[in-house]
Amino acid sequence: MPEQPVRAKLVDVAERAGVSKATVSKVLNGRQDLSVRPETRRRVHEAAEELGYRPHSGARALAGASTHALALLVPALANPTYVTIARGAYQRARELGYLSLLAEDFDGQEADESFNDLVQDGRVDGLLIASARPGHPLLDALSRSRVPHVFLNRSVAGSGRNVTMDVARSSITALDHLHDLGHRAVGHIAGPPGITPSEVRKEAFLRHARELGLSAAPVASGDFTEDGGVSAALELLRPADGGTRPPVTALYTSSLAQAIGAMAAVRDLGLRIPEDVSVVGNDDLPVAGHLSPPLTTVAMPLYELGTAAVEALVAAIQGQPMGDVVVPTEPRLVLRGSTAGPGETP
Amino acid sequence: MPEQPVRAKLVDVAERAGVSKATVSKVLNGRQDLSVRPETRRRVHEAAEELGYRPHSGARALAGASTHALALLVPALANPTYVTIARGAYQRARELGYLSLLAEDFDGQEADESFNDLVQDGRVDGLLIASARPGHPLLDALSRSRVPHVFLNRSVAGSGRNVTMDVARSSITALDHLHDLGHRAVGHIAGPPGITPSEVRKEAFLRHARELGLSAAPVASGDFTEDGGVSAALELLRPADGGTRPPVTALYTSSLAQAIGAMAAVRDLGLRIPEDVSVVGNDDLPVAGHLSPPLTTVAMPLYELGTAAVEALVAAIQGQPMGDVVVPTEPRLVLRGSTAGPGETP
DNA sequence: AAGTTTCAGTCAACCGGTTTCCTCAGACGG
DNA sequence: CCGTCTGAGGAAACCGGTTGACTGAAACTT
Repeated sequence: MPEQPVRAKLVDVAERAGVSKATVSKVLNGRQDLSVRPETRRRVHEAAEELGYRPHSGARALAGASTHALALLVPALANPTYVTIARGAYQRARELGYLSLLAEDFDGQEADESFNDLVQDGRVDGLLIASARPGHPLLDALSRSRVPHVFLNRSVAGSGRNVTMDVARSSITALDHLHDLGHRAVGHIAGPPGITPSEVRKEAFLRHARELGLSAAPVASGDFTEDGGVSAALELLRPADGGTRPPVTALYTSSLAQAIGAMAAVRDLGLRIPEDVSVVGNDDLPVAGHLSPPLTTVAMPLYELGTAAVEALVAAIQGQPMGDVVVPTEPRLVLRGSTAGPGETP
Repeated sequence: MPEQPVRAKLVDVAERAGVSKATVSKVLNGRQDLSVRPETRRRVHEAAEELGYRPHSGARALAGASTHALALLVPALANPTYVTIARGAYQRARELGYLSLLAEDFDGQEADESFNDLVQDGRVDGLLIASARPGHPLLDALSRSRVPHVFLNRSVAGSGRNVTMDVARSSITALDHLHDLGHRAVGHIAGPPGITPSEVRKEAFLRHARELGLSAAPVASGDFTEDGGVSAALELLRPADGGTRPPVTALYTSSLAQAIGAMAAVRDLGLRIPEDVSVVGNDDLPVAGHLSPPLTTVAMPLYELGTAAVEALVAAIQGQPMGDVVVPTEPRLVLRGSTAGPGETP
């Protein structure tokens, strides 16, 4: 006898607990504008539990309350960085009673679509946006509507809704490591211009290179991809006129994918890692440990970035004033085989 | 004067078109059980267009109609394979008027949570499940509820709802390639037992190895991860008692990550790729081209898998009978530097 | 003892669509 | 000329919650 598992409705719970719909709703939502006896409260929770009651999200949304859902917009799912962020966001959202949805925003092309599908159709209460570039079409749509949102990883100047990590510190950590090993000429592979973490890393790199008195600190930009790493690395490693050895002994990249590309480029030039060129990447993900040689990285607190962003967004949804947030966890150096002193065997 | 962009409602459209809510609803949903003059139909569409009308998803869902949303459950977002599938699913869903959401299902742990959040709360009309293992808790929940769903990439025997690729063919393609190069002893790194594509690839590998008359065709299993590839590779490459050379001259792996791990293991043993050991992986994703050496792969039609699964699911939601589906696109060999004849320099 | 608070919850109107059953006008048939 | 049928569209119930206004009883004041 396959029981038809009819969804329990609010009225069913009410009936079972011997109270009215209104009471059940208020009790379950923990509203404090209602006074109930502890005994009644208990009965309600019990009834809901026994019936396996779950409110219908559509009905809730319709009744003017919230959908209890958020959406995280990322520029590229294939980038595992965002996967880690998404996990953090999902978990924290759950703990706060929200569902975090994930949407890929193919560089603006689909931003409007996603925005419409999610926000306009009333499926989510707020957005976590990791894909905002200056001039991104989404920014318009956002300012036009009044949807709560935060920017993460990218920051939008003056928005007062940026959730970021201490990206500058990651450059300092990486550079200190290379300097300690004896490197005096280090190249930086930056991300595309206009993207906050990319710019900040570059500035911090240049500033700290001056502070350390490096003899050379050239920078080349490339996409946050393997290919971007390849071309930037080739640019940085090209010997000066008449020279035969590359002008730097180490490379520090803004993303993990760039580091992978850079390593490939180094090898293509017939150079060895780390004997001829050391490489340090950003973002510590499993693949870093399986490269050849294993890649030294700066581990960024990606998971925490996700959780912090959700906390900020939920606070905003609940009407609290927003401000920029910086994740307190510091970047941490993960030492592997891709770095050694110049000319040294590891 | 910042205009408050009040969401246009059904009744607004009705008013503007000079008809009733009911008519608008029927016209916009393209119901054929209603007869309207072309002229009226035009006016309705025009009014909706001008007001930028978008139905409130919650209200629709509540009124008994569909939510026009699907969810894709994947076991590991970090695996870029699923990203490609997800893109295919998203695009096709959009074309069919649906929104495809993405949820990670950490190997069953969160399956119930996701299921509840998405299905029980009435947020989606159906599920695309790429994470079903035998005994997966989700399978229970599915059979208890009556939610339309399809399985993709994994198949559940006898469900009649499996959407798959020609996985057996991928083994044949890879093996033919290695055989053509002159390899007579090839090892296969399979995925975990119990997972369909893993089993099918293994069976096809063994069968075709017999057909080709290979002298050795050992198999080792490992997770679909880099680590899984490492340990399986070490197992396959261990020289026989008293021997000094590995017993195989080529490795064929069930996933891309395994191939990356296998390559690392080969190098750790002091062997060269492809001179000493050739490696072929499955699933052609950008990273494959940036490994050292670039990895020869069998490109599986992942995007098409996503689109086909959505088509099947939407058909099911609309009440059409379901059946297993195999994506017609054949696996395709992508030749790169990780394969050569045994002992040959590429 | 009568009036005023406070407590503990209830009533009923909404939210924005969908759907079923009607109605009304004109065409058609006899 | 009257009844019926058909095409075109409308009225209202309903989906399952939420919410602010309201009520009845008990407790507290003066």
